[in-house]
Amino acid sequence: MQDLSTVPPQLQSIDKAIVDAILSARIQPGARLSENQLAALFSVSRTRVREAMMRLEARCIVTVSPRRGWFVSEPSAEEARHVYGARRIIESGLLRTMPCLKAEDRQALHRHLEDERQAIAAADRQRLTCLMGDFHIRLAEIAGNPVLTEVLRDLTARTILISLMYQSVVHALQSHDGHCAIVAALEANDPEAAAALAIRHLDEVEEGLDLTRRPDPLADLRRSLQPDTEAPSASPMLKIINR
Amino acid sequence: MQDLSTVPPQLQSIDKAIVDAILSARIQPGARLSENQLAALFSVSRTRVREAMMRLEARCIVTVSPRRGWFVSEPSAEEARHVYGARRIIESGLLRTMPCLKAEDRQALHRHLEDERQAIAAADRQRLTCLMGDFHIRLAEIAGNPVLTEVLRDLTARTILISLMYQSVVHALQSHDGHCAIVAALEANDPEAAAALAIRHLDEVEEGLDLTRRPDPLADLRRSLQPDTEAPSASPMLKIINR
DNA sequence: TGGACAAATCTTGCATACAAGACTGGAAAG
DNA sequence: CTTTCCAGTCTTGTATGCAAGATTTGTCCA
Repeated sequence: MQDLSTVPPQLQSIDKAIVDAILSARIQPGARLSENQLAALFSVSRTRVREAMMRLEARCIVTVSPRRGWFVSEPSAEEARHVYGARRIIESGLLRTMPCLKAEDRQALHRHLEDERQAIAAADRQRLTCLMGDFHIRLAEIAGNPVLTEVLRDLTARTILISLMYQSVVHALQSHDGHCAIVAALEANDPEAAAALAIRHLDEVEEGLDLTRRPDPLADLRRSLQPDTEAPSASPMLKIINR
Repeated sequence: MQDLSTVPPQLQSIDKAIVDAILSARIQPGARLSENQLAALFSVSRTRVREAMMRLEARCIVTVSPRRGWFVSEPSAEEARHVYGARRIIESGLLRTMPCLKAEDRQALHRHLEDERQAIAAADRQRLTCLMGDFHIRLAEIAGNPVLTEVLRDLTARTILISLMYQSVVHALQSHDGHCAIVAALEANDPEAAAALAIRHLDEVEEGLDLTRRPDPLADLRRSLQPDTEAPSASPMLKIINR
């Protein structure tokens, strides 16, 4: 099991902890989610863990292999395409019908873009992953439709899993530029352009995937055995900022 | 508890049985879903019933009132607006990007429209409700994105609950005409028109709602005490076919 | 007659126990 | 040395038991 131990105390719901761990890429697709370990970690019985798993399963975030265990979903290449297709439709539709940006929304978006810049500068990979997904959720929130926001939240989680599976390097600057362009279009009060930019942005991200890549069943082991080039003090983010 | 006893034997999963009951309007919003009764009905323990409830709760189809019980969701007026808003975005987006209709798809759609006509003629209300929702799910299936299909399936279930709460009469013919128009536009290979028609269709349905209506807490009792004007041999469908 | 209180009964919340399939490791046989 | 098999151990699947809050109903008192 991966790094779930950094979650706040057991006040957090189990669902949220797991989704958060995915949204910030602290947990990999295919990671095992042992009922016993989660139960111990949250100081509850397996019953509640299972209930959380059932909810997450309904959201396509975890899957169960009968009598073998629960695992963080590993979206197939086909599923990946469908997720991006769904996001294109939903996000472009949201932006197209987006009302005029309120002052506070504009402020919040700018603050978010600034956060992205800082995370890129600080080479804080987890935070960056989190922010990159959160941007789209924020847009949905501003659009003011909680139903679609909820849908997008799940799709974002799945997107992150997809990225982790099929994307060798994160083109953070490219994504950041895309976000900036969308915000600019919104501020120019041109929702049609914003929608088009969102589609292009998602296209770019999808094109950055290598959907022919077979998932590596040894990935876990490989990671564990490698001397930690992932140390935070090193400069692994050079790759990430690479565009 | 309402009419869930007509479900096929316990081979059916509990989730599916409940969703089916909603999709065909055999069960009302706000209906109580007793764990014990469901457990007895499906000859399983409460554990499995609870797991099904957890999954359905994640899909916003049932809600739990702590230590009071599980109930079929009663979407608020605000939620209703958001659901229709979400459907407008998703369905119009789907139609706009819909590929050219294959022969078998065209055939299937025509068969569906014919089914609608028959259900209207036979005044089969349950079947009609089912078909009306199913039309949109079929479109999504033809569009070929299972992710969005799944989302729409849940939204359709919620739409039916909304209709049952806020719609006094079902304008079946109007809806049927809308469906026909959408199919015609698709056959004319005009996805843009199909998308526009879908938006208008959903607008019409939403406008047919009375979102100011307060839910009647005595509805159940009222229904039970009234001498059955709802008898199948009577002609209640005259109201339904009313446009 | 009306209202307040309390016991009885219902509901879910949660933990636990046990069953059964899947995996692992080692021993035995070829 | 390789392969096969089997026991041990781990996993989830499911049922059950008990606790605690919510509701109902009956009773008593004013």
